[in-house]
Amino acid sequence: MESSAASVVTADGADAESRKPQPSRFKGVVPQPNGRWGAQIYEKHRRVWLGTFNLEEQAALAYATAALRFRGRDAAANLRPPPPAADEHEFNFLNSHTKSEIVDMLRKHTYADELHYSRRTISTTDPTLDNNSPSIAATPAAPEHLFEKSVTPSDVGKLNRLVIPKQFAEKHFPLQIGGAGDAIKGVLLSFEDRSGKVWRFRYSYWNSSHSYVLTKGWNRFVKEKNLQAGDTVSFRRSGKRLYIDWKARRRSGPPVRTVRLFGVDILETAAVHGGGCGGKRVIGEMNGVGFGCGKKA
DNA sequence: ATGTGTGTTGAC
DNA sequence: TCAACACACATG
Repeated sequence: MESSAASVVTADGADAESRKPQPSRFKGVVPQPNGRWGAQIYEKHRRVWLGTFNLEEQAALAYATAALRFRGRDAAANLRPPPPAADEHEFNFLNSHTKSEIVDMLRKHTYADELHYSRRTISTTDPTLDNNSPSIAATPAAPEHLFEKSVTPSDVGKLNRLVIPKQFAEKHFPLQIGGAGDAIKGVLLSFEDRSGKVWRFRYSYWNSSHSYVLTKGWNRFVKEKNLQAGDTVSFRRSGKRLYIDWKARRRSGPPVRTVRLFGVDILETAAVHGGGCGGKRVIGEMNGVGFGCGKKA
């Protein structure tokens, strides 16, 4: 359907993959050659790259979040259109992390999840590391809950990995860091599921993305349980035994979460049913727990 | 092969 | 401080 003579007759830029990027109406948002959107913020004459995003609004939200952390509440509130109001907890969350960490989350699209988890973890005195419970060793009784995660599209997608939020990874699944800092050897973790089946996952740290991940073996779990985005996986421990469980998201009824970016509602999960796990493209994914621990200056 | 995000420049 | 533009370099 190309116009015969005139090249691109986009009166309003209706073509999605036009070679010619259109400037964004959002501050800090720059078009990418492939039709996606980048976000960037400046600090001390230096550009800080905030990542690339499918949707312009996502990039805008990333910038707004960064602005909140870098420049404070007022600066962020003065954006047009005004970004979704951040509550007290979010301010807390932002200020309890370094700029670098926030940028890491934004670039990896994990900010929303990290914030989400932090809400559930408010001053939760985790008993796992507390005291030396003498009875555990001899009492296989009830495994204690470690943490759970609502899996993201990426977690059940082709990447074949589950990102473990940093706070949980470091608290419950400590890894040995290579002496040089580069070589971090992964470990093999075994988990028992509801039916008694044992699953072995390779657990390691991805330096490139600053993420703790379950890799090898994870995709088999996803397939067997037919895990879909929005479903929940939970981890328990009893002594040295590890357990994994999962729970499907409610099929009917309200979605797990609707992320509203400015005027745009974005569903975090695609309603895929029928056993297919091949989601094509998930729009607006502000998910993907992960977390960066890249704390630099 | 594709896409990221850095280098760079010139406006505001 | 900011974004437009080009493309070196990651990434798969």
